[in-house]
Amino acid sequence: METRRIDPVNCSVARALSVVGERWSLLIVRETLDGASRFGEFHSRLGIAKNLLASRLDTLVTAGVLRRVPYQEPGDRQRFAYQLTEQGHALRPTLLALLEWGDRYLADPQGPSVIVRHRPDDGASTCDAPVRVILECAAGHDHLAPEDVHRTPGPGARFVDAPSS
Amino acid sequence: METRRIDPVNCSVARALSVVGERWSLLIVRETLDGASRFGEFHSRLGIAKNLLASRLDTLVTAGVLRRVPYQEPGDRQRFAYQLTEQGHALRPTLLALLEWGDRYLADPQGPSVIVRHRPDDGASTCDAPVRVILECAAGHDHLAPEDVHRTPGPGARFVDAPSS
DNA sequence: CCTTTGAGTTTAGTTTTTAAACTTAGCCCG
DNA sequence: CGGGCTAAGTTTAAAAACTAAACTCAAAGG
Repeated sequence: METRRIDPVNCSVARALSVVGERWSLLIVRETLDGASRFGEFHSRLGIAKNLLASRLDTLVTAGVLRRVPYQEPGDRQRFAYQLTEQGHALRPTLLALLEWGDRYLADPQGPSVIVRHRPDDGASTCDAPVRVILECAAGHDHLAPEDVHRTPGPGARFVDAPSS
Repeated sequence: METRRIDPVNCSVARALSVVGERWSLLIVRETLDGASRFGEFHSRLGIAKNLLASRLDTLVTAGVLRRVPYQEPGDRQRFAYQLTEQGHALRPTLLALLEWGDRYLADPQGPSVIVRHRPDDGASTCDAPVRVILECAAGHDHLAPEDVHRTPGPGARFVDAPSS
């Protein structure tokens, strides 16, 4: 007898990782959040090889995470900067989840090196409280424990046969 | 004149990625959430090369994400299975954030292949509502937009000098 | 004893990543 | 005009990571 499982290849996690699952992609995105936008900034901050950086930036632009925008410093020729798109900003929860995990389990003895705070870009709010990622269900339950969420097949699920073992 | 930035190398995101930032690590963790625990299950589900799988499992066990537990099928010798530790379960928000991102921007036309639902392990609850990752600050504001959170130096921050540009 | 089986290990070939040297395009200065 | 300067790449060669296939190993069963 056989049972059927969700095909592990047809999965948004796998597709997401095919874009941002390489060693440097998420670090490039993180640096844009700290103000980096130019080729040389990414290169010097991260220490990534230049050809690989060029290739990764291309990948991220093609995937829609970054946007390549021309800029011109006075007295210099036109160059290109790389900015987060809305799709790129949407990676922030992923980065914050990784940050929290790293802070909790791979902590620097001095404490976290970065604290993410609630601070609207308009500057109007004074709330500076630290921000966390939490799990919330559509019925309104929040702060769910990781063990209380389960993966179920969705409309796009493919199945593969597997020995019931 | 120079300005100072948070050292991008001394960062929990970078440390987290050094454990789970390789191509297969998060996929291995994901498979454990779908019930995989044995070497051959990871191998056949993911198609990862066996030597690399052995090496990744070692890395994840050493890092504390997986636990190696002996088991014995009747009429077979003792073997080892790999189970998530509490630290491994704590990666679930990261995986869910990636899943949501992939669903939103790299969607299968048929819809998501996986839906994560609120279902306590004790089976007592009937809540099956879909679960999402949201950002919440310590002051109680939730559903924060990605643009309204800012990275600030924490107690463990190191700084590097950078040209003010 | 001989075969089977799951869980690896070894080995050889391919791909990815690194590091360093090189190229390119425009501005500036003489 | 010509030569130097700079940021942003590209090229190249060597190192590291990954793949696939063959091999090993330890008990179990015939």
